[in-house]
Amino acid sequence: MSLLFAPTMREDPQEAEVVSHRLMLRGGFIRQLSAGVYTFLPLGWRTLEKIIRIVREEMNRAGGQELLMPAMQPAELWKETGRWDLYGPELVRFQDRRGRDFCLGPTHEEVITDLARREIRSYRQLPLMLYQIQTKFRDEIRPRFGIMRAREFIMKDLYSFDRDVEGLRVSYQKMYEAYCRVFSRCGLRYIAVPAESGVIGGDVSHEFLILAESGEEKVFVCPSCNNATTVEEAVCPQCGGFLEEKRGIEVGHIFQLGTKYSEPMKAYFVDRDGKEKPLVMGCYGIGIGRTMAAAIEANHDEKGICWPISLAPYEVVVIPVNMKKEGHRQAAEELYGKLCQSGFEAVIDDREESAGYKFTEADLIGFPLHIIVGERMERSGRVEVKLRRTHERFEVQKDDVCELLEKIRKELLG
RNA sequence: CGGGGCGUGGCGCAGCCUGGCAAGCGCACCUGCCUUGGGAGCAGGGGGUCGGCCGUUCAAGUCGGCUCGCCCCGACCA
Repeated sequence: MSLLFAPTMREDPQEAEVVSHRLMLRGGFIRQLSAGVYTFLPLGWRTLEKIIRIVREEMNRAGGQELLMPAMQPAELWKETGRWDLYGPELVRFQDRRGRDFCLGPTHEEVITDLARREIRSYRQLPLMLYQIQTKFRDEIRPRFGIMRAREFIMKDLYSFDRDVEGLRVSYQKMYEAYCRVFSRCGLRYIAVPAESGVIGGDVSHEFLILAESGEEKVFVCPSCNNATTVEEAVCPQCGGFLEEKRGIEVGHIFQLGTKYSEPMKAYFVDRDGKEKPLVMGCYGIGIGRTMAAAIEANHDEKGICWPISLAPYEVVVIPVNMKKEGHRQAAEELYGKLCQSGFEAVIDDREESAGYKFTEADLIGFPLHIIVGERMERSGRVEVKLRRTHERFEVQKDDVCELLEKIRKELLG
């Protein structure tokens, strides 16, 4: 860690009020460049990549194929769907040197539909699911809460193409399940609720919310049948029990678009019966950065972040209590090496700081597992393994550390 | 966009109301000594011209105007 670029802060920066924003700044995960525009520092980027990896694996598993579309998009496309005017000032617009209108994509229905109409001819090419993980731009009325509502943010957006509504339902269901897997794997408590479809449009839509005290959205959850809704009156028909009011952060949204874009953009295919029909589409988004923020909102304490192990920038930190003592240093280095070899994502806090300083910082950053190498090691060859979230402590012979951590990791991953 | 708040070394703040001639405190940073199981101690040191512009005044961080930026509340959203 002596060389890790993770500039931590002892005090709360005055611009940050929300927990996740505060902890990400203090822990050296992000830095702000402008309102709603952030740099992800090495720790922040590692966590982001953890989320991205999980999302990518689940999208692929569900049949999605990854591609990458341009952020820079010509106005003509947006005029075709009418959104050049409808989207409003939130759309980041600019002109190229020749005075042609462009925007930075806040979403990619137009671009993907354009691609589809050029390339999809036959029902034999369907169903198809294409997705990307990419930076989006929305000039938010009011960026807020750090990366929770940013003007530039990373989003996974997947688009499904089917022959008919039946097919769309199948694709939608697959995505619904994929989303459940994504958020479970992120170690988050989520809930899916039927939702309004807003500017994106379409008929059926669900929001995925991470349950957290600080959530902006009210949700009503039935504890027995686990159904949820954003409208109080809609009592779970299944059991008719009472509803618990909770709060959630929207991290994903899936929509059945139908032919809302394919029709105006003339994205047709030839069906088995030889007739030309509009593609039946769905779109499915996940806010990657927002998921990270939500994970912190839902997983922290007075001392700092308590990362779910699947999202932690590193799984384990090895802390030699006193770097000046050869014994501590050597044992810590040896352990660190072994952990890396055993496939752990580890760091060693080899700074010549006081033990207290290193403990405090390890808590702030939120490494799920701490290994403390101190006097006990000198006397008995034992080191201490500590769990960040539960404060559980284990004393083990240093040769048994890897084995113990394997076990703990397995448990933490559920 | 409406309402509120804030801009003073890297971070957190004081000073501003009641201009005054040395811009200060804590943390961080650098050097040395010492210390290392919960953000150690001592000594020495470097760094700001007070968001910007215009004005008032003998004199502006302090007063006035304009402007830029950031945060919070509201209407919208991954």
